Amino acid sequence: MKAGSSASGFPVPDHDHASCLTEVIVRAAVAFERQGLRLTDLRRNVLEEVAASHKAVGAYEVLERLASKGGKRLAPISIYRALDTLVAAGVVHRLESRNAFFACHVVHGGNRRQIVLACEQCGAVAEVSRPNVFDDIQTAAGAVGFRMSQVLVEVSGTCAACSRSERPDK
Amino acid sequence: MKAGSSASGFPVPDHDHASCLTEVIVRAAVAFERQGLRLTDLRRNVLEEVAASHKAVGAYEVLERLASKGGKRLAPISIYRALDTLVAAGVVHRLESRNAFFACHVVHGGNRRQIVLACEQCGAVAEVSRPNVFDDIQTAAGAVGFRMSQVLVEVSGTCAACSRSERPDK
DNA sequence: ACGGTTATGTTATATGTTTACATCGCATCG
DNA sequence: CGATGCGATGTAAACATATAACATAACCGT
Repeated sequence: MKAGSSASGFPVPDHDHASCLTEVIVRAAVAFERQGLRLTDLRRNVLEEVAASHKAVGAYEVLERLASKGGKRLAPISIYRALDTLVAAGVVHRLESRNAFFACHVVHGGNRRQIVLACEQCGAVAEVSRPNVFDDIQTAAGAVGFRMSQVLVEVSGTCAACSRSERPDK
Repeated sequence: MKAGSSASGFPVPDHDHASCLTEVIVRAAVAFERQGLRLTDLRRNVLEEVAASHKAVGAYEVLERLASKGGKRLAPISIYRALDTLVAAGVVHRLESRNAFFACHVVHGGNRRQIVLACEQCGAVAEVSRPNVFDDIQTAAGAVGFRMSQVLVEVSGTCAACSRSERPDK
């Protein structure tokens, strides 16, 4: 297993985020290329801010961080446009339950079928795969004649790391 | 089966909404009673607007509709407070993926474990039960040491009625 | 260099949500 | 009866999230 990866989807304690970030950018470059999109400076900057942590960040938070770095302050719409493109390219996802965005660290095929776990304590977000769940949802929808175009499975709770630090015993 | 009900969760074509609405109000009265809450005029008015259709409506839409009826325009916070209470009582749910609210037409126990289906065409929302899905999600979360507190399963797509009217053949 | 397409800038506004504090109605206690 | 307490609502303002409309600039193939 490479440094920075984790079977749980959450970063491991010693996790090498620099290489992790690099991987995200590379995957983005590939995805943009394949879809005939341009990975511009703005888009890369936004992606870097989103991927700076494994947490979900709001659009305005990205805005603030870029402003405090780049000096010039962008308009919200610029951030949203960049985010839209990143989401369309599949390298960033939106955490609907929090109106926030997080970088994708897994490779999915055409349609995304991942359970999203979001820690209420530390804000970390991870995606885990569980095809059955999506098959069952598909079946349940189909049973009432509903044609599914997009599914959202978001779980709020406490990640393993936060559970441990809450209760340092054991 | 009673008038107004449907196995699919979506209203049937001939669906008697008046009695459907009455049922919602009655369930609300019971739920409020049981929880020691007061079903005030404001709360009932808001509930009636939300339950006026089987669609998800935004807080401001409720505000507008009440304003065009009652004459006096309420402050947004009043709507939100009423909605909060209705959500807490379990008679209204929030559709996270659209920042909107919809009336509940099923009876759930303590914790809500329902798949929410939202039609992109007509805006109708339905809840369907599929306990396996939630058990599997729980398992998947547990497998990576994640303690789950809340799950969200929202499906976007096209409901049966809209599918039929799209393609009138067959 | 030209012309179409894509990306970004600029300004303004729509939509969604909350904070803080004042007031009111009502039940209960003394 | 008046005081007290509490839940509900009113009022004003701010904060947070998201998009519309239109102008300009960068890029790309020819």
